[in-house]
Amino acid sequence: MAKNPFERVVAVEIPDPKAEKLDIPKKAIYRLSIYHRCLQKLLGNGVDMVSSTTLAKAAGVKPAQLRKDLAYFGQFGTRGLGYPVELLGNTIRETLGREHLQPVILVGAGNLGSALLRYPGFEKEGFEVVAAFDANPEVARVRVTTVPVMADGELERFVTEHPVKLAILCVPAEFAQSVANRLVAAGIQGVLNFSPIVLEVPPDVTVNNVDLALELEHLGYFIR
Amino acid sequence: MAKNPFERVVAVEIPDPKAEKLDIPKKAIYRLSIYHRCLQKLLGNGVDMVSSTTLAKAAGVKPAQLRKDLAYFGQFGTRGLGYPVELLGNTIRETLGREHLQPVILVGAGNLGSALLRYPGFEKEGFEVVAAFDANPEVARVRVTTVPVMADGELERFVTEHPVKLAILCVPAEFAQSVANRLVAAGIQGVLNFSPIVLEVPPDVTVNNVDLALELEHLGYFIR
DNA sequence: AAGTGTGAAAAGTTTCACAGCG
DNA sequence: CGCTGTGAAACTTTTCACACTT
Repeated sequence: MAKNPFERVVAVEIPDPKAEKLDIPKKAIYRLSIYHRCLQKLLGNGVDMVSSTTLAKAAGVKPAQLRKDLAYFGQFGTRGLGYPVELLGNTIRETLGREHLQPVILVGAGNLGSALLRYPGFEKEGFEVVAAFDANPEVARVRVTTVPVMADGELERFVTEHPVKLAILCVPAEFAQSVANRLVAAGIQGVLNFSPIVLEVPPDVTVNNVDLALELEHLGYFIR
Repeated sequence: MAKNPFERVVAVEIPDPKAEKLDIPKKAIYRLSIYHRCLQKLLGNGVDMVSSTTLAKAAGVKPAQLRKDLAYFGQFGTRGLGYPVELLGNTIRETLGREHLQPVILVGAGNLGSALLRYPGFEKEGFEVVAAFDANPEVARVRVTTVPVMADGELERFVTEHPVKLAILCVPAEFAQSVANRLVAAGIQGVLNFSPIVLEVPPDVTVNNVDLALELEHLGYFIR
């Protein structure tokens, strides 16, 4: 396994920048995104007040959990009435740092990467893939037309010159760690990693893994 | 049937007499797949004994957790020596129900679906996508050549006539629930769902959600 | 009457620390 | 001695139940 240049940094107890947020369960943050989605739908249907019971059912959680989750961030409901759909939606959007369109880059415009570039769900949730990078930009450009595809080597310059903090990483597993190192060095703060390996990054960088084969394997355990 | 979409495993909760599996933490089962992958790699390198410390580092967990995870299934190690790489790998493979190639179908061979059909990771982990289904099979066939693409309507017949228990669901959100209902009715027991909605299924069917936009949103919370 | 906000209990998961085996 | 296996402690997250507000 690749040797990690940042490994020893963790030893000292440094003031963690994400510390103020840390008493909120991580899973609650995931659920916040779901609540937001449900609220948008309700808003589209002209609903302007919703109870924890109704919203929880739409989100697939229990009412008490919904209330507790919202309580981590403040008090938004009116007793006897419920939550104001629009206001609550806005508050969640703000909490998730999604008031504005968030730029993202994608590295590795191969099979999966180019499909993700065409995936409409990212834009729908407020993200904009502003550039893609590939070792073979000419080849990749054939399948990707929506986003500029640049040579892998331009990655550092682009990240330094643009205000982008998030990257989607879809390169083959053997290159994932070294590309991740470069992304981090260039200033990327969050990586959505599709490679089936454990990425080593400094503690101030967040990695979120989507391991497709793993998810399928996991199902295998539960079927008879 | 209120269920939490973030429990990646929407698992069986009925009092099942022959369910010895149920006191194993769900997260441990995920980790089992990771351990398996690491063991395969070690095996390829000719290693035949590995300590919990070494394997845990490779898998990105703490040694004590690895030992506890393995202990849920039995005793595989030798004190003073470690774990036998090949034997442990085989045992995990069996536990995950992956001794044999597992057939899978994919429904919705659009943008994301067709990329997944070309994704090599599934086969590498012992799954075989045996057929794909789409509302527009002719259109889909243009981009999919590796797997037979059939008309959506043939789904039921195929599932009934073949021993397939797992399905990958990549249809647009508005059709996801109805397709899921048909899959369940036809006898599918596990669904890997890529639609950003909460699927309702009977308790003996397992759903595993991969919500791409959600994963990106989650990162958004942690960056400054 | 309806429905939130929340302390306290329960459930679930991880980590510790060390006894015990090869 | 080195390293597993594990009970108990620590920690995290969910669920309950009800006081309290509109």
